[in-house]
Amino acid sequence: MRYQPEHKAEIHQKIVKDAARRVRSEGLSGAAVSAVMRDTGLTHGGFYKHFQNKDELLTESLSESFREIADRLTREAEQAPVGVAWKAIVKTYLSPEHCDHAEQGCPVAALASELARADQTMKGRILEDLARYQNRMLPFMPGRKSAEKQQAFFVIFSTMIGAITLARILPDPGMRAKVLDSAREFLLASFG
Amino acid sequence: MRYQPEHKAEIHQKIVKDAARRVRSEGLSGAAVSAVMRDTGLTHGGFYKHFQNKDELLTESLSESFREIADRLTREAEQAPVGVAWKAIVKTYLSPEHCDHAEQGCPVAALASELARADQTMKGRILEDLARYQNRMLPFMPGRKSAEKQQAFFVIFSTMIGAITLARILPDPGMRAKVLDSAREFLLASFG
DNA sequence: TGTACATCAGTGAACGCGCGTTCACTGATGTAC
DNA sequence: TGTACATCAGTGAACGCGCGTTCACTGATGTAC
Repeated sequence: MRYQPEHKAEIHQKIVKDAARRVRSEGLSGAAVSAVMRDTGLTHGGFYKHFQNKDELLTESLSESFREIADRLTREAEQAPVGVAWKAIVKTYLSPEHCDHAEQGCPVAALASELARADQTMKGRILEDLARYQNRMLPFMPGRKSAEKQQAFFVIFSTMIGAITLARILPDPGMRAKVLDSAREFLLASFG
Repeated sequence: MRYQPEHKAEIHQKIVKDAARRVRSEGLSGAAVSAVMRDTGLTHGGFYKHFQNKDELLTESLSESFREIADRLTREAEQAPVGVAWKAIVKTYLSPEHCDHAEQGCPVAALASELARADQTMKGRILEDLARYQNRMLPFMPGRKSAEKQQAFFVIFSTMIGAITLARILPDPGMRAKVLDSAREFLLASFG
């Protein structure tokens, strides 16, 4: 079968998006090539027409994940009144929806420990993505000087990442909510 | 070779401790049975004289990890003046030493995302360990009523876990220190 | 316009590798007589 | 006291399985003539 000229790029993008979901829900080593290709509706053999190897898929799907969460948080921040944009980010990040859907959420929270263990090459790509993520969030952070915003970014994201991580370990929705609520109230009350 | 009566229990404990280190540094699925046995100075075949299967080793080594970090934090807290014990916990947890040595540190920070994905049986054991960890930390938390202490525990540990997680992704020691310092200063300044 | 050939995304069997697990065996020491 | 046997932690070859990767093949469509 011959395909439209855009076809290959579209399928490539679909594989990346499917992988981005699966990687966040099952981990860097939990998402098998054959499973991702099945998600896309293809067989595993075709994979190598789109990627050199699995690492290439992983780096692309991580970039996609970072882009998705940054887009979502940016959208919420831009809809909020100026000056309290960071509060919209905190509310979105610490929402039960984000907690319950790791596969659509922030890759740092979803993959935390595995990102730290990635090999040097992948680590390099991850750091670029992380820097881009940070740069998109910084303008919304509380604080006057850029050093203040930077510090606020570290504190706010540390707390949010840890809270989501901790909440996701807990199976009881009540306890989950307690962790998320505690972190949210604390952050919103600080930086006042 | 015939061994002393205590021998088996001692070796069992040594395997668990070696596994606890390796699991924290390489992940739940990164720590191979043969590698752990090599750490202990044995070959992989003997493993099943000590454990039913790998899951049993994982749950035991997670318990060991939780115990180790709780012991360390408790020791620091008890040496601190009454009322500011929680500050000693924060300083210890957010120290460069803890950040740089995941293999000796808190398993929640080291394994975060993987713990959330553990299967039901293991999850049950993890939750027991986590509850025990929490109960040992609660007396040191700031706050008068127990609900306040509970909330402080969630906030403080969320922030600490997230900060260590984020810092461990960053390869540059300067950036690492910035994340840890920001989180430490923020926590110490709050709950004043 | 019709025919032969080229293209290339996708298929599915096959391979090697690492890992968890099994199992027949080892050999030092304790026990029975 | 000496001999035959039992015990059992530890050994290392072997097995099955899942996974990443390879490769000969397919077949629909475009192109050359």
